Amino acid sequence: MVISRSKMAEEEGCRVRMVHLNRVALAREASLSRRELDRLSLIFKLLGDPTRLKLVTALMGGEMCVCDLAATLDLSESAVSHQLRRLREAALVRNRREGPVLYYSLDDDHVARLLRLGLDHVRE
Amino acid sequence: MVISRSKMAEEEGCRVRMVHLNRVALAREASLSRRELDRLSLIFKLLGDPTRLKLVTALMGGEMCVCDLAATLDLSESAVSHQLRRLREAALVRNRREGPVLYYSLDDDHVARLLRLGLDHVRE
DNA sequence: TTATTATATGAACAAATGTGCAGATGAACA
DNA sequence: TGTTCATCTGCACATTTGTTCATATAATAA
Repeated sequence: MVISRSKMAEEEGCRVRMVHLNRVALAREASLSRRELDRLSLIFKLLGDPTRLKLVTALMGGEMCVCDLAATLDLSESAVSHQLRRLREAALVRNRREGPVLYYSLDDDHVARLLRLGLDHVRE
Repeated sequence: MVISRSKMAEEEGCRVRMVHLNRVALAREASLSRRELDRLSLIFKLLGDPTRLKLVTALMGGEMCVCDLAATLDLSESAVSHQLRRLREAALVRNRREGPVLYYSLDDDHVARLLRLGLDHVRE
């Protein structure tokens, strides 16, 4: 099969090399909006850190307070609190106050489904 | 509801504070193996960068070569190549050579499913 | 062989990130 | 009120990370 030579196209003021112009146009049309890209990459990034991943997987078993999470992960309560805040800001977890203690849990079923799907992948 | 006071437990040589000992023990038993944790956090981390997320979503429409991906993302071919390598090392994408050009595609259906599930989440 | 095309790779550097520390906040209780 | 408990937050610093630049590799064509 013969491959067509690269073509040059006017692109944002400078010439860019492409092999398959229509494939590029298609990919561009199907590309995510800025907002979708930002939110989705943030979710994956938050789940992409071992500490935070341990946190959310611990929460798959039900709600837990900060100091129990710290004990479970063998990490300082400060570090746990920092990470829980980021997870909460992205709506991956939420908390519930009972007196002085805050119980954290997964915010959305989507999160648990993402984790289970990812686990299926690494376990097969 | 009264909350039991914190208890101290011998833990790896130092005393650690916990509120719910059985909940901690449960979370520890259900925790991921080192290998699972590493692989899963790597996958999420790789998907958690905007550039790589654009790459894999572009590939959801079918295989593409490096220079077309670079044109689609408006990024240098070198940067694209670096990221594709990381994605390939983690088996998220694979490539196929046809003469001098390498066509990249999603390696596994799990990847596309993770992306679709994540998209469902950010779009609702 | 030499030249060209498409992609890969190594080094370097700025930017982003995770954690510990110290102090602050808020709730319960004496 | 003052004290204790559970958690939060601002700062600092070491580590990690993504991109660029220059160069290298592999495949094809002349």
